[in-house]
Amino acid sequence: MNTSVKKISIKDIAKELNLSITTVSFVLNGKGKKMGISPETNNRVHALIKKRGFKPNNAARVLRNGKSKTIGLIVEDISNYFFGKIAKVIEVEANKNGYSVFFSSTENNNATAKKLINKMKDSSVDGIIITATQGLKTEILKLKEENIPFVLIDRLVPGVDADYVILDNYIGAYNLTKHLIDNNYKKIGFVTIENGMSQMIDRERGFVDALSDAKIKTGYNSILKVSIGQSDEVIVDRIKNYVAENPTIDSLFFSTNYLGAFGIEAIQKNNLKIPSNIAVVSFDDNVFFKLLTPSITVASQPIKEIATKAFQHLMKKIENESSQPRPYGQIIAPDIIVRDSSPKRKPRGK
Amino acid sequence: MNTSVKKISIKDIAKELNLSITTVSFVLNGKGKKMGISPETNNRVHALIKKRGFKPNNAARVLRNGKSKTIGLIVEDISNYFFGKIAKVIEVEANKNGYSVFFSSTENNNATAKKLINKMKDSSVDGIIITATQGLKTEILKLKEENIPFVLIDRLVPGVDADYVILDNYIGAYNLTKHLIDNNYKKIGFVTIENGMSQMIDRERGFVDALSDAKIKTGYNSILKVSIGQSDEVIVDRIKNYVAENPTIDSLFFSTNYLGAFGIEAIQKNNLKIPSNIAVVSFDDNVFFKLLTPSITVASQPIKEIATKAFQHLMKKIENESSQPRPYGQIIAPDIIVRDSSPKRKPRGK
DNA sequence: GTGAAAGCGCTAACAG
DNA sequence: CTGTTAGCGCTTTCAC
Repeated sequence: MNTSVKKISIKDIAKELNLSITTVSFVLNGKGKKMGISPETNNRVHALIKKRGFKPNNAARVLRNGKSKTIGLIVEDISNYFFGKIAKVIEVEANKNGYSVFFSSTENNNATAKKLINKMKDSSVDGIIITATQGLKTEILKLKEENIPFVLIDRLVPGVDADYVILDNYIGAYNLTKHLIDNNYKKIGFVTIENGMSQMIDRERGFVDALSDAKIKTGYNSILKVSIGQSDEVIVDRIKNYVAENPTIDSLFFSTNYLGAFGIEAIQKNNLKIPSNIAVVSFDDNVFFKLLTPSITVASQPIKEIATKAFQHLMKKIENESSQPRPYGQIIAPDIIVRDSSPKRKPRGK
Repeated sequence: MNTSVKKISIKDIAKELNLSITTVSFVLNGKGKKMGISPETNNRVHALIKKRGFKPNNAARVLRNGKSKTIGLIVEDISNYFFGKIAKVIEVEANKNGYSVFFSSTENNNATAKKLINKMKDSSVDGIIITATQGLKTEILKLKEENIPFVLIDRLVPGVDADYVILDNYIGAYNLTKHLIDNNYKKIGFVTIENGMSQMIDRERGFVDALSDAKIKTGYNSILKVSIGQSDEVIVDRIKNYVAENPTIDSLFFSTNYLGAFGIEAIQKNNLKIPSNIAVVSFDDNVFFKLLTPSITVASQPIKEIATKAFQHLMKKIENESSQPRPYGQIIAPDIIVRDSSPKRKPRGK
């Protein structure tokens, strides 16, 4: 009745060659030598497999082996420059190692993130690389309990000892702020997002500490927190108003590249010029930051390093199965790339 | 010996409740009513499942059902703005429908693309959304033969009748060129990539036809083809030299957003100003094109529409299993977004 | 209403 | 060197 091509299985191969299923299976898994299969048999099997285009059924393998050769990647937003690059590097590394990758974006939404983690577990991934959201503590602890290999990237989960690869956000923000101060910008506005992800908190601390180390007192509203999840226009507007309401500000530090993009738009809408009216620096680079006029000074994340380290560590966990005694952590220092948006300027009196 | 939590299975649930596996399975799949399971039993099962945190083993389900509730997404480069957005939309749609998505980037490399398609098949995805590379004809035909649901996006595969959702590249390029002509740019340079993907060919045709319809004769080298896969610097250099060698050119049409980015850098390196020395338009929008000074005129792809249509059609194919008699095709018209990089100018003599 | 049992395709322990 | 076979966890037909 069904005219579709019948799916060919290991059984068919065995039958056609008058061999046992075992033999074929051994050959299939490269255990021919070890199990003492004659080279001739080996070749015959390989030949027929090729001829028939036989592919072992993955689901059966997974069911049998408990390993899916698949990892999950949970990022904040795959369409964002930073996470897109991260995904790319991980994909390449994974393929090199014979792994496939599932991906998903949390949109920084907690409920979504929880759902995604569960979905990853359901799909029996061998391990997960996670960009956490706030309040994911329970899920992360559960992962540890269930002995599912995972590593956190970009941000930690407060109160949980887990393996991670993150940026040294504190140092990055500190240095970027210091760069502004050294170039005689003393009235810096720090624009960040509202919810307290660990990396955002660290950046804010870096900013605050750099100011206080330089003995700069802010006599203005030096930090603007916008909540994302609103429309782009609303965010641009918030920044625009902030700038308008704090005319003494001589420079703006955006804690994220997309905030930087919004901020630049806001500044343009205020008819202000960068850097003559207001200097700009941003955390996270972006291909376009160097093309803008002026080009934008940034703290750039060594994406390749972060992604590679995270993946390699995940592999180790998956392959060793041994959970090491103490969590593994990598804190990677960002590079400050000075561009035209924050030139040295003459010191001015107040 | 093994202290790890023993994975709980449907059997355990059945035993603990003194029910048969069948009953539990029915409840699990929402077939309680249909199979006449008493509401009470139903509730007891649900309660225990929740209590024990039981999740049906996915691999077993896949093996049994032949459906994995997983689709594959093959794009050119996940870290590229356009494909990142496409991926995002598809991910969201897929999740809505209870599907997960595997992704992979081809880098526009044929061998990679072939490998990826095979890997997708191995992982028993239910369907694939594919950004083809050149010379993928054999693989695509094989997919048709094997009755694996798939839909092509962004570009066709010459010589293959397959379902697709693509942009009307011809019209987009035609209109973008016409926009330049109407604003009195008559010496237009078209910068594109070398290999003949269908969408690039169509864009080039659109450009050429718009010129010839306007009776414009090019007395210069009007088309530059760069091959990607080289380093960024080399590409920028090629464009830089092209501009330098063709000083009569008054405007540049980039066939892709990343070429646009490279091109802008090249123009800057030539110390030329946009648009006073040279106007610029680009195919494919990008968040930053509107932030650049000047902002860049583009033919913008309705990404959401493309991705959604492709996904929905794939779903239909997966769920109906019926291969329709004739291939499904959607050609979507791009929007021309006029910005500052191509203002109207006074007609000039030669 | 519920249960027994076959079988999806594969691996590997065990037996020759 | 090769074959037999149990079983991974689930769905579903058929029987009671």
